[in-house]
Amino acid sequence: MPAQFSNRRKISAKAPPKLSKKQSSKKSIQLQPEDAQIFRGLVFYFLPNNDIAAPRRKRIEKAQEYGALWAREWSADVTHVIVDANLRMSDVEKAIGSDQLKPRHVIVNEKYPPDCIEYQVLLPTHLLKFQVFPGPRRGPEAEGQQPREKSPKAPSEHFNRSKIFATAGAAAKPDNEQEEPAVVTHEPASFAAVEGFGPSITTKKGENEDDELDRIVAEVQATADLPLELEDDSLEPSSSTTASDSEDGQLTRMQEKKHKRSISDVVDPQLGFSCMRKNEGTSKSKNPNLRTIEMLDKMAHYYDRIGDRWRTISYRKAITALKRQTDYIATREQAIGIPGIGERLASKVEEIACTNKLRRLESTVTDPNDPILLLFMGIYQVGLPTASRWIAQGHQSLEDLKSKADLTPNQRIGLDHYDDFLSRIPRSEVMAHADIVRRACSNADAQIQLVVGGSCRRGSADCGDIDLIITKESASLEQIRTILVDTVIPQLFQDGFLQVGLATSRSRSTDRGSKWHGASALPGSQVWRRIDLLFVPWDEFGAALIYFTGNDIFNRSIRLLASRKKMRLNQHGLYGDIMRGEKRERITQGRLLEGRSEERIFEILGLQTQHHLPGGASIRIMAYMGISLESVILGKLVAGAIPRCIALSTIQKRDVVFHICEIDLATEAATAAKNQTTSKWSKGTDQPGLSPHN
DNA sequence: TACCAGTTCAG
DNA sequence: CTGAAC
DNA sequence: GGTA
Ligand SMILES: O=c1ccn([C@H]2C[C@H](O)[C@@H](COP(=O)(O)OP(=O)(O)OP(=O)(O)O)O2)c(=O)[nH]1
Ligand SMILES: [Mg+2]
Repeated sequence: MPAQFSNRRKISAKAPPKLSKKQSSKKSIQLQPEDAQIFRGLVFYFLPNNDIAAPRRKRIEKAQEYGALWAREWSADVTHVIVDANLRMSDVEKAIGSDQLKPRHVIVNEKYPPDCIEYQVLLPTHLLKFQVFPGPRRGPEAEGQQPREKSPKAPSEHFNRSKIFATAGAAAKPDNEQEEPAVVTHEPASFAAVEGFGPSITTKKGENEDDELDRIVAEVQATADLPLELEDDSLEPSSSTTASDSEDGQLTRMQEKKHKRSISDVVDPQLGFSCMRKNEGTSKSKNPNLRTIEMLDKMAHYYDRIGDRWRTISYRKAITALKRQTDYIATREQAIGIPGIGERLASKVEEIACTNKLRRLESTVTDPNDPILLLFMGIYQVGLPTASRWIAQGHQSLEDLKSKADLTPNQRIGLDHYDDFLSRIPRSEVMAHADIVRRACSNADAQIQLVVGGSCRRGSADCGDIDLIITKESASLEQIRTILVDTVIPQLFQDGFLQVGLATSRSRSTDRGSKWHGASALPGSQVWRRIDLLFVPWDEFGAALIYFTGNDIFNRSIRLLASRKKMRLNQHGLYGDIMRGEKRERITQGRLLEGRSEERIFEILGLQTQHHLPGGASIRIMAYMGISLESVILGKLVAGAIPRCIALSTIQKRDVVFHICEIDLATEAATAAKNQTTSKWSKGTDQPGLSPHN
């Protein structure tokens, strides 16, 4: 029955002759101009291959208009299989036959044709958005097949309970290669620090929880591939070259930092701190698995490039795990024993060890455009899809983009300030920007409080942008936003400080909006800096601090922890009674448990925030802030005035260095009560001492 | 086979 | 809704 | 991709 009205499409003469049979036309298709026929020469086989359903019929007609031939029956001429969204690879195999599917066949979902038409170009077929997923219904053959690089969602992974935690002694040893003996460079203490406190310290809560978060964080961290140390904060001028090398454009996604100073984390053995992450191959240390790591890293990069998020994460995690190995991993068995490395990766590890190459990597098209892709993705507001599209359209340089590509207003700004936005901002400059904004806020409303967030708050010596949290006691979001949007921001523009607004919530009709992103420049400077303002109602201050202090890895970790406890954590607060149904859907929105107090949120999540050290000292670890968990709020241990919002100090004990990042939360506030920091924190019940800090 | 954070803003 | 960003 |  479909037959009747199925054929509509007339094939133009120029099309490959073979396939023509199928079409007779009934309601001929209006072909687009020749040069618009991006599908010319291609033969599409739809699945289901009929035009009964109106939407599909529409897609088929459209594809034909753009030059595609519709194969009404499976034939050797088919080049593309266009699969309905609700079908999976198993259905494809069933319908066509695994033996008929060849590697040359491109199997994509229904979004492919319309997208290509929209962009007037044949898009890369491997993009994740076009992939046909292996269905939930996978038969025994499941794995085997893999027509193209289909990678769908996939199964998942879990924590790495690896040996992230090593004792101080252990940590100390491998770590020696850290040259610069004298300078104890900063080293991020890491998550483990927290765990370390456990043993010899009195903690308020059970340690299981912390341990759990540690594990989660460790996992996520690995996952994001941080070279293991996120930022090395430190104010020290040490010999390192600091930021100078930092920009190689790219980033934004997970990327490697070039210098990985290793980690040595440290802890005072006497105190029983164990520390974690041993370092791994630092720049100089020759890791026995270097070759393997390199290859896997290329694979990771490849998957990253095609947008396969989870697979990329898994590769990075495996790489991180491998870096921690002190022995050469040459066999599958050996590799599979490492958390984060499963059967498939283990096989790859073995293949690399034996043959010194990886076939899968070679089959992977090493796109010559890769450097360009990275270049484009370095533009603010340009991600993988956009960069790929531009390359597909033939653009090869930033100049091409400037003159020929169609850019959104923000992309053009990003392009015009390519270097500005990619360069790191010295901490002192971040503070200078913050001071200007703070002053403007004060002029508008003396009660407004401004806290520097982001990497600056975590103590980094240089930052990617300026993150500012703006709130006011007892104020609502509306009140705060009004002051900023109506008064402060206009004034800052007038002062010549703000240069442009990039995301200002102007699109959402009325007055919603909780953030303001733009660019600013110091007086006399030509360099534009990205500046992000977060408007926070007083009741959400604590949650906002956690969120905006980050880092991102830490946030994902703690949020994951919350969800495991049937809670939900976001920038507004911690919610309970969350019910989740099938795949991500939240059945209950939950009820607010806490939003104002940062410490209360940690507490509710079961994370200890205070630790008593022998000798009466007290230390407060905001779990996990800072360099991902490494930030610490110090009580008595560190005397002296704590700078505005953050203070860093490095305490050296014996042969280990304990890098401490003090985040002054309450302290800032409690300017007065500062002397009793310890007791202050211990209360646990108090409100966060937010401070006027000014 | 499900999960791998949760949200805001532009278009 | 997608893309990009935080 | 790994994990459960
Ligand atoms: O995917 C993300 C990205 C960021 N954030 C939070 C944590 C982060 O610390 C804060 C500010 O974001 P930004 O992108 O500025 O990161 P940063 O930590 O400040 O680092 P950088 O020095 O690159 O600015 O927003 C998230 O929760 N998720
Ligand atoms: Mg930042």
